[in-house]
This record gives sequence, structure tokens and C-alpha cells, in this order.
Amino acid sequence: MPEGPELHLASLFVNRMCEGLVFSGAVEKSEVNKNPEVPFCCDAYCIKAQSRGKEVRLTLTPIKNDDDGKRKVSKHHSQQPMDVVFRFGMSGFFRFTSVEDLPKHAHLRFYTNENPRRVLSFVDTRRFGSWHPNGTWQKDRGPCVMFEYESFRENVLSNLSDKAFDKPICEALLNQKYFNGIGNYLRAEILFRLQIPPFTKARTVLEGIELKDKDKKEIKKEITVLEKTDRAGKKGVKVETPDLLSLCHDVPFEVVKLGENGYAPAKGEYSVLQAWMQCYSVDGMNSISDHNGRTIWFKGDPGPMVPKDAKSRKMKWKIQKDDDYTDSKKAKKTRTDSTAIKKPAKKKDNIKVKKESATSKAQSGSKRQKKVTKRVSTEPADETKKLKEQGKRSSKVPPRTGTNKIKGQRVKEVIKTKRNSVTCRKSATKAKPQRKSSGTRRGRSR
DNA sequence: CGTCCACGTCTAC
DNA sequence: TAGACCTGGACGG
Repeated sequence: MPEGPELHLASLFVNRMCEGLVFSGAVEKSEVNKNPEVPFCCDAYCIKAQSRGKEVRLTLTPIKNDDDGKRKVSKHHSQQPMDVVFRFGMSGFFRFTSVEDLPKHAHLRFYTNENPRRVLSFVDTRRFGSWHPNGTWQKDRGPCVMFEYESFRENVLSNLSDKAFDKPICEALLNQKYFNGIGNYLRAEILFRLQIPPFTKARTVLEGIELKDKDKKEIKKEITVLEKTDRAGKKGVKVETPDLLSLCHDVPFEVVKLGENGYAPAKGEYSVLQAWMQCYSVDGMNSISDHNGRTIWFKGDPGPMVPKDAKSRKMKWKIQKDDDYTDSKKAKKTRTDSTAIKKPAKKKDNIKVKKESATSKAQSGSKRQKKVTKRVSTEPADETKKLKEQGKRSSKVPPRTGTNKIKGQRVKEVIKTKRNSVTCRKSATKAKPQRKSSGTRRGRSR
């Protein structure tokens, strides 16, 4: 769940768990992980954490020891503090356990000096995460949307000519140079709150804010002059009407509040987040793949810059009751119908597909529809899979409000299987070669 | 057992 | 703008 709020919760977790504890020895890295060793070793040190956008920085500080002066300082023992900056990738998080319960995929470990030692570990199943000994906040990442709000806002509004804002707002929101901390679920939730079509040009949306800001100042002046009047409702003079940028700050904080009572990634806590979500992965919402192959969830009109061949990914359409609730002129209707389960797609042939694709596209359907679906296919049709969604997905979700159905992926329980081994599939054993399919694609640009 | 999907970057054509 | 980088859960056959 690593987006800004989770990174911040991770830092709170580390500070809470490690407060008053003394750590000792070397920092241990798993064999499989390709990140660098952390050259820090100390008889006694403490750990503090801080977050900024989508990064967390741990500071390892040697603890002064009175008789330390005499104690020969082994050259292996650090005397100076060290910062280690983490990025969580898709699956990173911190845990604090006994040595016995070391989680699988605990790739970096800090041990306490207690008797049965305990361990603070950076757990990262997919290993997309990274850490940087003696690191600093990554240059090129903008101000934190949560803790550097004013400069975040300024950074965006004073750089609207940047071509980063030529893109659809939903894609610009993932640009960490301007929206450090926003990720895939936050962008959906934020745009949803304002009902901004995700594929509206970013600059268009943001220029509106810039103007309003100016208006606001003007209005303020007027007001001081006019004193109170009846303008109340109109310009929202009363309490700041939320705009896209303020929501980039407020919405993440809502998530922080949800999790303050216990940071437990990979655990049932996720269901709380799911229950909170109003759009991302929610039944009845629309979703399509953006220009970077990332799924954007939204309600209603996708907006003008929607990818040409963008077909709905997995319309949650299960709820047909709608039709009117969204109004959204064509948008929804269209794609929903595009259905026409054209190919059952059999699969196989993938091999040849490669070449074929060029010509065929349409019929080569086989191959991994998914992929095809995304880009290649020119035909509007092809939803193929839509049906599958329908029943399942939502079903298992927790009771919740009934308003939000949750998709269905992992939900509480599950845990139980205890395996401590830090087993990791050695690269050597990589059975499957490629399979380029996997949905995730890089992201962002400049 | 195979396919698709995942809360994110990185880096080569 | 395509992959690459990874593991694993949900689903479908």
C-alpha cells in the first residue's frame, strides 16, 4: 500500500516501535536483494524515521557511552550517524518482530541488543523497493504533498508551462516531481472527489486553480471593504472550497488517520483502506488503462484525452442499475456496450503471435487478450473478459458499508501460514523466462 | 496449471 | 513508450 500516507505511517510505526530501544551490531541484508549493503555497525545505536512524499529516511544514531572514550573504537564500528533512504516499490513496509518471526522477504534487518533479540525489518515481497545508505531525499522529487504543502502548491502553480502538464491530469498526478506522495489509488480518489474527468488536460485543471487563487485574494480585499454582505454561498468565500491541490494534501491525511491505530501492512488493515475508498477498485466505477498502462478508476466521463484505444479494463459494471446516476453523456454507455464479447480468445500461439500481431491484430485475438486489449487492438470491441468480473470480485469483500464493495484481493485472514524463512527464489531458479504480459508498466515520464 | 493483475519506479531502444 | 524488475493472490479451465 505504499503511497504517501503509507510511507508516513511506516515512519510513525518505526518511531513508535523503536522508541527507547537500543540496536546493536551490523545491518543485515538478504542475499537475494540487489540493493547495496548498509555499511553501518555499532554496539549501540537508535533508530528514528521521517517520511517525505513516497520516501522514508531512517537515521541510525550511535549512542554515546561514557566509558566509550577508553573503549578502543574498532574501525568496524560506526561513530557517526547514518541516513538510509527507502523507497517502497509496490510492496515494501517495515515490521518489528522477534528473530523467530522474521517475515519472509525481510530484506534489510536491524537487530536490537535485547536478549532474545528483536528485529526491525524492511519487508519487500516484490523487491521493487530500494534503499540508499548515506542517501538523501531523491532529487527531482518535489515537495511532499502532506508535509510541505505550501511549497508543493507553489511548485505546481509556478511551473504550469512545464510539458508535464500537457498530459491528462490523471497521469500528471503520478509525476513525483510535482506530486510527491500521490499514487494510483490517491489520484483516483482525489479526482473523484471533484468529479474531474481523469483525461482532462492537466494544465486546464490547474490554471483554473491559479485563477481562483487570484480571485480569492481579490475577493478578500473586497470583503474587507464591504464588510459582510450576502454573498455567502457564491464564491465559497466562507471556508476554502477544496480544489485539486488542497485535496492532494487532505485526502492523504484521511488515510493517515485511518491507520494511526496500528500500522499493519499485509494484514487486515487493508480492508479499512478499502472501505474508505470511494472510487478506486470500487464496484460500479469505471476503469481504463492510461497512456502508461496504469489503471485509472473514475466515475462518469473519462475526458477528452482518453487513450485512443483505451477500452475499459474491467468495467465493474456489474451494477446495471446505473445508467442515469452518472449522466455522463456518452462515455460510460459507449464502452459498456463495446462489450460484444468478441473473442473467447483461446490462448496459446503466443509464440507466433509476435509476428502475426502486426497484420492480424484483430483476429490474432488469442495471445494475451489483456495486452492486446490495451494497445494494439484498434477495434473498439473486444472487451472479452468483462464478464468474468461481474460475479466474483466484489463478492468476498468484507461486510462493510455495502456502499463500497471491495475488489477482492487479499483480505484479512490469510496470514496464518507461518514461514520464517527468508526464502527467496534465487534468481538462478527462475523458472519462467519472460512473460512480458504482466500488467505493470513503467510509469511517469520526465 | 496458466493468465491477469497489483498501492512504482528505472532504463534502454 | 516499451519492457524490466519480482512475487503471489484470484480466477478460469
